[in-house]
Amino acid sequence: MTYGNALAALADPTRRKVFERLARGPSAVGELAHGLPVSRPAVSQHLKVLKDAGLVSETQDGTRRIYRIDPHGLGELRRWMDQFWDQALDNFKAEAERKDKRK
Amino acid sequence: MTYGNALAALADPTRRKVFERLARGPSAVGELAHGLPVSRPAVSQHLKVLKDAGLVSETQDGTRRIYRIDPHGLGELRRWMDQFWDQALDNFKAEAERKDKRK
DNA sequence: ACTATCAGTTAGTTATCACTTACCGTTAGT
DNA sequence: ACTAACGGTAAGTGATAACTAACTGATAGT
Repeated sequence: MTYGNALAALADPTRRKVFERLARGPSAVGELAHGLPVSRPAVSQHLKVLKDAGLVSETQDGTRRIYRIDPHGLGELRRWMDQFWDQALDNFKAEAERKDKRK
Repeated sequence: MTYGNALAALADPTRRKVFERLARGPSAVGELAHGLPVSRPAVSQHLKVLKDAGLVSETQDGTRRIYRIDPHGLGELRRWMDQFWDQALDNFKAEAERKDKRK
């Protein structure tokens, strides 16, 4: 049920901005906070949520913490979505065929 | 920014259950409520959110409303995710090469 | 050792959201 | 027309979540 956490994490607009920013390359917390309309602690809290969801990872560099995208969470989300994508398409096809038979 | 609505819609566990149930085939509101630990009005409200996010569509059949998955919302989500998937992989590759050069 | 920088944590506040109960509208059958 | 079935809407409530301000911890430089 990790994809649930990933979805919840990416549901928040501010958190999504952090994530999209990290998709363009690793960054430190202060850098992320700069350019966002929220305080640095808020960014820290968002990063914790993203990290717990397996969407980002963290490395230390002196006093700075560098965050980067972690493919794990994104991959699980993708797999979950693909499964439903296929299922939905199958149902659409099946329904269309049923409609054909009725006429 | 419709993928934002789709993410927010799928972030809720109950709403996700409704969606996953519909992925297995169309269903009426009462049927959906039956089998879920929430009231029928709650399901109605969830369906409204899913519909506004472009994730489900609705057709009328007598007094019943049949809900089914709408590929639009899911497709947009998929495109958004694929974009970040590619971007994240590119960054990982670029970073790995940078690491190689350093040694 | 002292100071500055960077960032995670805590406590408290506000707004949002999921839920229920009660109500209203619409369609179909008798 | 009356009634039953189905479902959307409104109002109210409790819980959760995002945010800020204040504090604490750790690392690096002088």
